Amino acid sequence: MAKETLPPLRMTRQRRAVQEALASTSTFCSAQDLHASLRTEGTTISLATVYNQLRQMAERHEVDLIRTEAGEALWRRCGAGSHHHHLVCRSCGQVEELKAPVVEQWASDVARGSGYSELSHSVEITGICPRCTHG
Amino acid sequence: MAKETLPPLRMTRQRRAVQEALASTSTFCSAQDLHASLRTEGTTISLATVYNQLRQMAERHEVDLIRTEAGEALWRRCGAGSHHHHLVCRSCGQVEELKAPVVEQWASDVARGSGYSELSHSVEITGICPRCTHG
DNA sequence: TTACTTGCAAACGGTTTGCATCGAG
DNA sequence: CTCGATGCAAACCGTTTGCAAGTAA
Repeated sequence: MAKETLPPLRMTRQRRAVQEALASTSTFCSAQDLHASLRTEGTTISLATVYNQLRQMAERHEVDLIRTEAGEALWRRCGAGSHHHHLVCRSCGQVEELKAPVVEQWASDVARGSGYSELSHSVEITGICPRCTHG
Repeated sequence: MAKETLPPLRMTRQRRAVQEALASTSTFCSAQDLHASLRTEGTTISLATVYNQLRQMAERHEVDLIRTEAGEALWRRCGAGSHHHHLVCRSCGQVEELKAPVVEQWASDVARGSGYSELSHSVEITGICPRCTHG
């Protein structure tokens, strides 16, 4: 398996700001939201740079990427290096990471039975979290 | 549960063409691809109309909608009215519908344990199909 | 005849890029 | 000093919309 070589990264003020913003929350947010909140808290950074950073971090698997129904990209720091899935609140964006050995087992059964190669799977559960339901 | 009332539809030449194109293939394709192949086979139809039809059909659950990694929407006729998931070839777009009672069970366990309401889930497996692997 | 549908082109919204400038190493 | 990173604005690209003309019912 060819391992892709990624170019070195320079630690800029902007890069650090994006990392800290992502580290400080556990919810998925869009590049635009992230940009807006960075500006609000006084960081000067361009939208293009936010996108650049997120793309780089995604390549390095430092962030998770999901897509809204509308096709918008949402990012979130990757909780663990390990494989997991998400339970996302459609109302507030709160996320819980899920371990699902049963699903992994099923996916690998499908892999074995299908003749497909290079399989990967994505599993997302969305709903309305208790707080939003009762709020 | 409020049931949405959908307006009546008129059967136009263009609508029939889209339906037939979708009926004739089992692979996911983009609105643009669909438009291109309709034009190629001589049907005069605008891209806007293709999008309109696909949106209406999606509202009526007559087509499945998935998103590529790039955020592009892909549609496919809905095999059964029943709930199912997909095994999609990343190379040729060929699709197999999967039944996964184990996964349904897991999802409903998560639902019960999480306190979330209105849960829905999506499960997609992607890979390279045997033909593309050996081709 | 009525009002839904079409088709064009323009608008839209998220994302990417070209390029001059900045700044980490 | 060098070369990657930044920021602006313009480009991109998939998708939606406004509106005049067409057409199913």
